[in-house]
Amino acid sequence: MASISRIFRTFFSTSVAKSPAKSFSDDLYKERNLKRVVHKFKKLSESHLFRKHANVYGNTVRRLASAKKFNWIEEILEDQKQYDEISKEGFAVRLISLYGKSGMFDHASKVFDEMPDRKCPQTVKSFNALLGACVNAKKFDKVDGFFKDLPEKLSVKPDIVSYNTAIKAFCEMGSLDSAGSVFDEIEKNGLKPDLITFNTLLVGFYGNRKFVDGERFWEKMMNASVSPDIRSYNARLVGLVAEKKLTEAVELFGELGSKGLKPDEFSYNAIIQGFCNDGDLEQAKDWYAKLVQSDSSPNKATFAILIRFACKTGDLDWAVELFKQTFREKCLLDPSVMQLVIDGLVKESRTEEAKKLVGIANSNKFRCYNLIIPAVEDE
DNA sequence: AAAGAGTGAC
Repeated sequence: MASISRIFRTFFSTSVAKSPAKSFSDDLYKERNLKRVVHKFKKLSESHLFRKHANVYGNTVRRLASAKKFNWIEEILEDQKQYDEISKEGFAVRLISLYGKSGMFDHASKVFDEMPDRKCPQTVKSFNALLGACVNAKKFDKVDGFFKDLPEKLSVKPDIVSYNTAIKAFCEMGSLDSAGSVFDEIEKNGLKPDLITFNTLLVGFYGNRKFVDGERFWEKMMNASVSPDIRSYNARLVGLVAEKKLTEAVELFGELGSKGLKPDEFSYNAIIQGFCNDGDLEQAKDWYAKLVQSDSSPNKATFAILIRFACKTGDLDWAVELFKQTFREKCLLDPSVMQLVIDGLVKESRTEEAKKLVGIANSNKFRCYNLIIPAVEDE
């Protein structure tokens, strides 16, 4: 009797205690019905062990957000406010951040505003979480005001994360000069720009046809002894390609290895984009083949660029190949890009092939493409 | 337990 209960206890405690995160999440992730996910999440939240698993929160909220079930996100996150942890800054930060990523800025802002009522300290972490929520929820114009008013009001000193977030907001707004001014404020306030500071600025400038400014910040990065990583180089590749300096871009790509960096799919995409801009089908195909053989895999941007280009140049056989490949790679594209292939086939009277592709696209369970066979026009 | 940098359009 005693031994049986001991065996039972041992079995039970090891199976549960070994990986509580996994057992919690298994149950939740296997559930297909989102309404029941919400119910289970709230039930699980009663356990303080569950409430420690930030990643389960993130995954569940992301799932609900992609299904546009914002009322259910509200339901599970507001439900969290009944627990003691809401008085800990880390927990409030988590809610602010989750609301921000879901695009629910007002909810994020409310959690922040309620913190003092809950005797919850507001440090630079929650200040940054609020700024981050502005960026993620695309309320870029609010960042400037918060940055000017809140530090004094809360007596917090912005740190490098605060500055980086403000820079990101200005870049997203297209206010690149303001982003540059924020950069100048960093050193004036006794802080040092870091890799993220520079990468944010490089993407902002190089990516928005401001090549000269991009180069200016590249120099500043060197002078600050911040070593560029693959993201920095990718931003520069994009800049070179936009400047139609494709030869230089290819050259730079070739130098990556000697700098101890490995090109990733973003590096390849930059070069592929360059050759597509040039209308060079052979090179575009060649670089796609190189990407496939590399340690990286084509992503949705690769396919979007190449399918458009293949349809435009009339290489429908390749377009069909790429179309099929998106499913093997589980890449979900904008339906309008997929439709280009169908339209192209129909125009060439390859209707049977078009129907087959529509069948493939509309029967996959990851995304409803709703592609259609267009009526044939007489011209 | 806790904040920050990744894409696409002639």
